[in-house]
Amino acid sequence: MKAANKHVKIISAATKVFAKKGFFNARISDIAKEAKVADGTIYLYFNNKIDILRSVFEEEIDTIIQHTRKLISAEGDPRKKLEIFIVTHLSYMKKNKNLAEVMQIELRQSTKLIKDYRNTKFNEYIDIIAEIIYQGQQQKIFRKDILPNIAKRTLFGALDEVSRVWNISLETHYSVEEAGCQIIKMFIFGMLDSRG
Amino acid sequence: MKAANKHVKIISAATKVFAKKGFFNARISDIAKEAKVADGTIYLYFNNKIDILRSVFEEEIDTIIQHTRKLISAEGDPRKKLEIFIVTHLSYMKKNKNLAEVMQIELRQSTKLIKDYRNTKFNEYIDIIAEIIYQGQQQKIFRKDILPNIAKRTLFGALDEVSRVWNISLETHYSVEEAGCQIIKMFIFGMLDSRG
Amino acid sequence: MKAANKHVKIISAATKVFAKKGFFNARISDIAKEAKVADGTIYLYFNNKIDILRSVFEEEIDTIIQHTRKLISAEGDPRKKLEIFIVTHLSYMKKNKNLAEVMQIELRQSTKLIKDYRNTKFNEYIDIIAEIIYQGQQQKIFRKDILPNIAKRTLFGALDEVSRVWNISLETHYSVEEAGCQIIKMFIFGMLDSRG
Amino acid sequence: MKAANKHVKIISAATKVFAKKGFFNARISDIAKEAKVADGTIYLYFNNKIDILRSVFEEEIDTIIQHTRKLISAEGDPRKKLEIFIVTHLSYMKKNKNLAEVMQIELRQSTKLIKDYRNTKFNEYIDIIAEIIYQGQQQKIFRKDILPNIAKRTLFGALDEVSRVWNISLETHYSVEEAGCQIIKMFIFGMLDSRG
DNA sequence: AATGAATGAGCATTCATTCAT
DNA sequence: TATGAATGAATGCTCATTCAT
Repeated sequence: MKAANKHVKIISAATKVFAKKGFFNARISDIAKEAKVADGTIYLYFNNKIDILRSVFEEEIDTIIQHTRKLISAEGDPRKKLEIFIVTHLSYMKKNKNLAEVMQIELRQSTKLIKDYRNTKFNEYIDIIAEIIYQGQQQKIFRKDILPNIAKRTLFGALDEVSRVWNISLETHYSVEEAGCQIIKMFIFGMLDSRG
Repeated sequence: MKAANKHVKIISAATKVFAKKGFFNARISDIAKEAKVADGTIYLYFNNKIDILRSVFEEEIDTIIQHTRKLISAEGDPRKKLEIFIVTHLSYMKKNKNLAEVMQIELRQSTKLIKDYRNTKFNEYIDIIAEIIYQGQQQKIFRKDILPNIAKRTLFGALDEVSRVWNISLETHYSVEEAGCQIIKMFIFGMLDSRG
Repeated sequence: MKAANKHVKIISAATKVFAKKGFFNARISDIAKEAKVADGTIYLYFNNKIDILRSVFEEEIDTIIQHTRKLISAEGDPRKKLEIFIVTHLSYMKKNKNLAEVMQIELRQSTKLIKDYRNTKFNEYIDIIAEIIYQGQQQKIFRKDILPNIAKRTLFGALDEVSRVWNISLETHYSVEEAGCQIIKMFIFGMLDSRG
Repeated sequence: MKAANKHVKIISAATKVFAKKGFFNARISDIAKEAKVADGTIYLYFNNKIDILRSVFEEEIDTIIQHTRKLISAEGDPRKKLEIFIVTHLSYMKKNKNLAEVMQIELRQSTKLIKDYRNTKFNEYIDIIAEIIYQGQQQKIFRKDILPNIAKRTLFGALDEVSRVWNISLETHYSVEEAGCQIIKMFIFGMLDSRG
């Protein structure tokens, strides 16, 4: 009970601190202070600093995965499912700027820091996109010449970059609806003009 | 002359080192050794470590900007221009994995490290996309309801994420042509099936 | 009863752990694990880490003292008594390599760690040598110009160094008998050749 | 020139600090302060803390080796050579209490800390004893049934323990002459009374 | 301009000790 | 008595930056 509580507190504190300072500028003592535990306590729950990063990343993404899957399963049309994915991702990142930051920065760092990067939660997350596209292709809604594994990267990258801007204080900010709508248009209908 | 030479050598060395180790794990002495100069010499050309990062970033991007602009100006059709941008970016990143890495990692770090992130070369680079789309809209080739400033982020993000995979050794690698073709299809024609 | 049992278990565990890792590299949790008690339990029986060291040292030496005194008291001839001391010490150290290690390392550390080093069991132990020599001098068996208090150090040092080698894995190992015989020869008869 | 100077200063400071506090209680910053250099400077000359210990040990012993060999080579009689070794060792340790401490403590630690302990300066040092004894045996001055490799340990141990007492402030102190004379008597003539 | 030896602030991690249960 | 989670002081080592040459 208490242990689980501490674990959660540390993860949550680390998310906040990593978001604010970035992984390398974050000090363990910052996380400890934010979590209101002693420095040493952190090492009762995590092996080292990178382990905290990995945990934050995996656990936070797991939450979006569950959330997204739930919303998507309630909908049958692949087009709608894709829209839901897009809007959910953007909403989530706009609401959880800390998580967005951590994903922005650490997804890139992690390639170097975390050895085996295959079977991670991140891949599970973007595979949701691939699944939706595949289903759409089976139902002849989406073009068969689109490779789901490239498309998933393309869409994720687009969403990621758009939401990145929300963490840059000086930029013009678009709303989730506006950005989501734009991305949906581009991906689903393409950019070409004049069509029925 | 000699000074300029050293400057170039250091930038080039730094790109290599940052790419290999990431900004925080890169040591000034690594860069100095790679550039075959003394550690102290670096401080004759740059103020500090972040200044090197900023310079690497700006100068490398400037090179792509010049390169891309040249190729695009030779073509009139916005669709073709967009294709050129896409293929050029991907080719460049596949060829210059170091630069790709630096962009991948440092673009995100830099939000925190580099104070004023508005008038940078990076923005100049993605504004090329916005310009092409704007031109396309003027020529009634692209839909008017697409906002160029969101579209530029969307496309850049897509390209960035797709090329990120090339630096992850364990992933399946797509060719530049395949990836470029897929992105063009999605962005220009959309993903919907059965159209004229 | 139970308390005494725990005390013994901890002392015994500490001897093993100190021997294996040395005082500074030994962790309280190592000792606790070896003794199969909780870390905190150790502090019910000892004040702190140094207190454990001191206790280990004193109690282990006390055991040799009792053992040695028993064997010596059964013998009248000081020459034989000295031989018994020599052989007993070497046998004991060869059998209890842990104790040997603790004596080797900690006897030296302790000078710094343990404030008042006079009335310790260690002094009681080497005083056995002094007593034997004194008796031998009274019985005109040993030379009167030997100072028992220097001789006790000399002999103990010799025994200590010879047994130290048994804990260095790569060295050539002599048997207890061989080493004991050599030390007896040197100390009792001296190294000069050609005598009746 | 300067580099060599720093190296010497650090070795000398480390000897002092190790002697005063022992290896584990000595802080790098203590050594740095004593040597009047910055903490980081130490790492320009040594790889790590243990490397300093090893260097101190080896370099200090090397000095005694040179010193002792010189004195011994001037003398032909093995008995005299042995006397010289004994007195020289004791004098050296009484004068250099820091070195004595370092030898006392670190010789034992090092078994655990320093991996390959065979070809060290220490072995070179005590082999001087073995050589003297071997020569004496060839010249039929020393008994042939004494094994030089055991005898060298025996004598070194005796000297070591006797000089250890000089670093324990509360003990009665013997003079070098007295202690040396006693050890010579015991080792060369044995302890038996009434002989020609 | 160029060097590289020297600096010293900074930080992840460990572990003896405590104390609520 | 006994536990073991929690504490937080302590420290070896790194590396960006400086500066005498």
